[in-house]
Amino acid sequence: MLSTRQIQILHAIVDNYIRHAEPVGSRTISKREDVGYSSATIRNEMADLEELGFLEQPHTSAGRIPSQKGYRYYVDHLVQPSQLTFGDVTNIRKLFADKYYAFEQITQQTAAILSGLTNYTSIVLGHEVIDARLKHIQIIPLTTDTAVAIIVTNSGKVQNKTIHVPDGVPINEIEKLVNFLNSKLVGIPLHELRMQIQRELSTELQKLMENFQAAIQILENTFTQEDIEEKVVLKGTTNIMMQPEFRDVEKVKEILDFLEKNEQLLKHFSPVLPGIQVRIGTENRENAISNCSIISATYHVDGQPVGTIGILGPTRMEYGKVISIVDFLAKDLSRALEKFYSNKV
Amino acid sequence: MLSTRQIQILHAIVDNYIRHAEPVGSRTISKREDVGYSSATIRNEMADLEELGFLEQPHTSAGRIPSQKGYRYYVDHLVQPSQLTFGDVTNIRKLFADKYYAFEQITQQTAAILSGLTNYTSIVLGHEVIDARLKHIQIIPLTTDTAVAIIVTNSGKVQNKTIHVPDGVPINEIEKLVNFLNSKLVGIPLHELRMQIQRELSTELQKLMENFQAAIQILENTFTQEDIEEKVVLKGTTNIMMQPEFRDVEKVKEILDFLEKNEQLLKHFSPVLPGIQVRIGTENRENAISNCSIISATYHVDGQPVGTIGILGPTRMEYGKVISIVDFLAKDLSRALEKFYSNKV
DNA sequence: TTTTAGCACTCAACTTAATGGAGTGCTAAT
DNA sequence: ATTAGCACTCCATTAAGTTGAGTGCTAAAA
Repeated sequence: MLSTRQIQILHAIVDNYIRHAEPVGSRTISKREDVGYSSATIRNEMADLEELGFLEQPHTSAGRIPSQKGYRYYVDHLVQPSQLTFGDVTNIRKLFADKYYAFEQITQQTAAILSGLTNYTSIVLGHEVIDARLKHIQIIPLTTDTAVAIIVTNSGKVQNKTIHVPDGVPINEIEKLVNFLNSKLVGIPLHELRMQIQRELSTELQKLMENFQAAIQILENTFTQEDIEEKVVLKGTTNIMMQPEFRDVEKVKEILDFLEKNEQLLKHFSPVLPGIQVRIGTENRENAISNCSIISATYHVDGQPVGTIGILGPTRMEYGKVISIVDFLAKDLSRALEKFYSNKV
Repeated sequence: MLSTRQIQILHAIVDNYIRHAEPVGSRTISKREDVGYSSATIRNEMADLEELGFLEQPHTSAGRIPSQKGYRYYVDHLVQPSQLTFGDVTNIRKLFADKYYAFEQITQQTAAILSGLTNYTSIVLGHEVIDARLKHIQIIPLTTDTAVAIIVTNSGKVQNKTIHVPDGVPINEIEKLVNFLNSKLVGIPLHELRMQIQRELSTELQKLMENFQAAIQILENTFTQEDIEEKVVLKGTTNIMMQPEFRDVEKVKEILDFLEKNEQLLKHFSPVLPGIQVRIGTENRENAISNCSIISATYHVDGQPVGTIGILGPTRMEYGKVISIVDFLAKDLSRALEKFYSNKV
């Protein structure tokens, strides 16, 4: 479709704009060593590229900037992942060397180093629960009508919730319930817990317990979906303000507000696709970040995707650098978790 | 010290500046119904007030704005807490009506309504552990060398940590340890746990267990102070951007960066003083928020302060309104928690 | 002695005009 | 097919002028 020369020029323009954040003129391109054409020739090609939708002009007498389509072409065909520096690699390796972190510390640290290396906003979504299985369940009475339910998974995650105990359920009934649950439910994937309880256990439970209805209600309250939902870790949210195109408080506020209600973020990452994902501008289907790009990758344990790490930055992002960092970090994080969860020393 | 008229004028200037965010001129004051003096008289008084340090002048031909000292005088002597609207009160009451929230939900909700009502940034510091006592402790082995330690307090808070089990400690030793701990430590205030273990239990433990040294190490790891530290909830962090004096991205970034590393916040609230605290500008001893004020109050359970709620906004803050909201909310939150934790229905 | 009218002065903010320069599109020559 | 050349456009910057809100000071009035 595009001629070799057009590709070369598009490449040069995008690179230059990413670097300097200013519209690129024909003379700038012409002066580059690797381009042997006069500015007039470049101008003609630029006009064509604009007509094809790869470039835009802020105003008539300005240079060109890449359009969203231009960035997309750049990401799909032109960008080459940059080599991480030796320093970066050792920093990351050092981070994952210690195997005694709690899981939450790992996500925090990962987010921190991710935003530190890129100077953009980092996003780390914790464990998807796809493969987490029940290790232990415990219900601890607090008062006559409240209790804490605690669920421990095989990956060491602990979730807890304060629940209401209906009137007239004595403590020994609760103990019975817990013992029963532990004997029957250990090893079940978390997301099947609720169904399992409803489908298979209710008849058995009914035999076992006197006030069956109340017990079921406790369980229902305990395993509502929202509690199984994962945490979002953000670091470097203010980094976007260092970008010249975000000198405007209004634009920044929109983005930060979007990040603050982070349930929204989850849905943007919900289709867990393999490999590096790059979503540019309006591809994010979210007005607040229509001038931003998101680069993300999933991390794995046992070949199963268990979470996502990603970067939010301006569409004028250093794609090459960020892609390699996200890729590298996702893989190293997977390796670290693999070790973290393995039974071996 | 100040004459009645000076006080009246200072009051008028601060009120006006808080409302309109613009330097206040002598004519503006003179035109107010409740002031019967000409602009020239006001001017003379304003010059005196400036000399005394209560007012400042951005430049020679501008009106006056309150200095930090001016705000301090205003807060100490002039401001009158404004009445909450009926709507605000019902909103708050509705929020606390439901008694089955988990504690973390309550803090989240409180922060949300606090920033919603004020349009500033809200800060809610969770439970201080002063009066939290151990209700239950549990150590659940995950693999051969890791386990999850779970601590439940009498207030229903659950803390957990993945810990490393030293080589050669068999499972039944751990079970022994847990049983022993539960029998000995329940009812101890959390912040004394560590000391208690070191001081009184070690001899008994030694008798009980074979590899005593390893067990102690597990406990040491489990009860490090940082894990007992409290969570910080922030809402409406971007609200500061709606203030005209914070149109500048640089200033905003400084503040948000300060908020992002929220360990710092804790230390600003550490002296738990009774009543409403107002810290203006540099009184916060923190460069990043030297143009901000913090209004805070502690909330209580059983007369014990257990946490803090507060508001961060510009020094040009609606003190009257915010003080009443913070005060009201702290008291209502205390009441709600009292109910939440009480044994009665 | 206190208050105020009056006036000269200051200074930021806004308006307008002029200038420079980076960049374009088009055409004609190579 | 390429490029030199030129007229044109439009933003950015600077300079100068204008406005107006507000001050400080002084002298007159209360």
